[in-house]
Amino acid sequence: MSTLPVFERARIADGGPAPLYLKLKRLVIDAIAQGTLADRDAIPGERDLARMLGISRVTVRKAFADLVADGVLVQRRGSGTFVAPKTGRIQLPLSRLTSFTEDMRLRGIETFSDWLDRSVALPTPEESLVLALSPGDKVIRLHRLRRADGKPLAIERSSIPHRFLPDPMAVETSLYAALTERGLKPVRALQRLHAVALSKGDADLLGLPEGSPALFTERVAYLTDGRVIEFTRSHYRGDSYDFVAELHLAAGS
Amino acid sequence: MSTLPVFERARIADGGPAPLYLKLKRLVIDAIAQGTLADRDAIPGERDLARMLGISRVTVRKAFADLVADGVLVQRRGSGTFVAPKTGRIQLPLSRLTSFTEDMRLRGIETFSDWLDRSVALPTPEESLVLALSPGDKVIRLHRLRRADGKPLAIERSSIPHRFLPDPMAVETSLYAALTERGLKPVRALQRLHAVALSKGDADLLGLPEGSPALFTERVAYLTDGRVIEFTRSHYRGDSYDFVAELHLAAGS
DNA sequence: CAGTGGTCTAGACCACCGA
DNA sequence: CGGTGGTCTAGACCACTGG
Repeated sequence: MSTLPVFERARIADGGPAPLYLKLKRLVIDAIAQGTLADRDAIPGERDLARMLGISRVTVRKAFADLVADGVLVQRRGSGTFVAPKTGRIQLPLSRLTSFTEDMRLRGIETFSDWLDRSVALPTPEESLVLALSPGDKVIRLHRLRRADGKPLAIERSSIPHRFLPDPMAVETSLYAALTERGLKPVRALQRLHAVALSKGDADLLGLPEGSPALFTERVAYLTDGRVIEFTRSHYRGDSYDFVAELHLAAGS
Repeated sequence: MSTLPVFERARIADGGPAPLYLKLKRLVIDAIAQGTLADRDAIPGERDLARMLGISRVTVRKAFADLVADGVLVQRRGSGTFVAPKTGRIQLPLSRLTSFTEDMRLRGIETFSDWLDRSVALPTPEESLVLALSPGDKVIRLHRLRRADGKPLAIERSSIPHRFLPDPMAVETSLYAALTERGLKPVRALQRLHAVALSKGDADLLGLPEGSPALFTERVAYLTDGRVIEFTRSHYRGDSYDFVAELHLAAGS
């Protein structure tokens, strides 16, 4: 077994207080991102790694279990642990769902936004709950009508805790760009989606008859520390928008 | 702490050779399916449970970790472990490739199928294209009405190359089970979904008015060697289904 | 405050794989 | 055969939640 500077004791001992298995996960992900570890590369055995890093094997296994669940590593009993081969497309962390902007840009379609609301407001009970607001906290509302080729495609209603983004007018086109400038990058999100019939008001905005089918999505985005940064509800025209997802076989069960 | 016959030592000691944490998972899932455990019910503490079952706390935690990942349980630090509340809609994971039947069972929902079509047929041009069929190849059609609690939930139309599954009658309840028996396990799939208004025929099958909103999905599943094994189009009732996705943002961008 | 889940340790035995 | 991952144990300390 070689020294493998990637997995030196120091790389995990310092760096502030954080669970060891999370530090190890980050170590592996960064090494892959930087090319130090390539596709199908072998990772040292769990016992070796534990010894090298000065932690217990159980902790190594916990980190590896997460990384396998995320599709970053693959494990073969009796053989070893390896960097998962890429399936053709970029998929650094994993399971990505294409977003409005990305998807449209991919198709070479230029998109525009009309602001329906861009204000500071008192939160609704739902916003308070989802954004984990304290009493008295305010929210920023960013409601937009998304258009492409002059045709309305979607209504997007985002709420952000006021303390994260004091001025709603700071958001010009991309909410995520505005957040990133402030060092508030969402790293994880949960999205729920289902089909609904459009209300009269939303149907008018999208230029459709009342009751037309639409894809309704609710997304909650989180920062690295687990705080909720964004709550967005969107209505996509059923006839104009496709969501695409890549599914992987569940590893554990 | 009460005795809770659900979690008696005997329930996990016998029952053949299998990992203890898998036995415990099954125990919890079955209890929810049978109504012994209901929504939001508290599960005994990890230490209590370990003592009651005569296993270690780490093993209990491993089982619980899986169940939390599957959305069956929720855990709150300092508070306890609880049966995940049902959200009114059935939640389907968008990033994991799962069997409908198994996924519903995991949530304690018993499902039934009415066959609409189960035959060998000549492929449509679309089927030929998607399944990469050679001229003369036939397909198996498996069209089903999915029901739960007597209520129609979804229409599912699967096409499988005839050479993979000679006899359509071999599929009793789970298509994936039938495929797996033949060593044909899908490992990856691409799924497209959008909102549609139901046609008269489909609306009738689902017991809804014509034009009701539904989630339409098209899924193409692949074997490890990249061959297409399955092409499935489904219509899910808009009022009964949530698709849930966990999104990760690329580290670089 | 007592009880909870979250993390971590240092062992152990097993089934499997490849040389 | 030795090395691998897969499972399991019996402890321990921490941060958090609730009454």
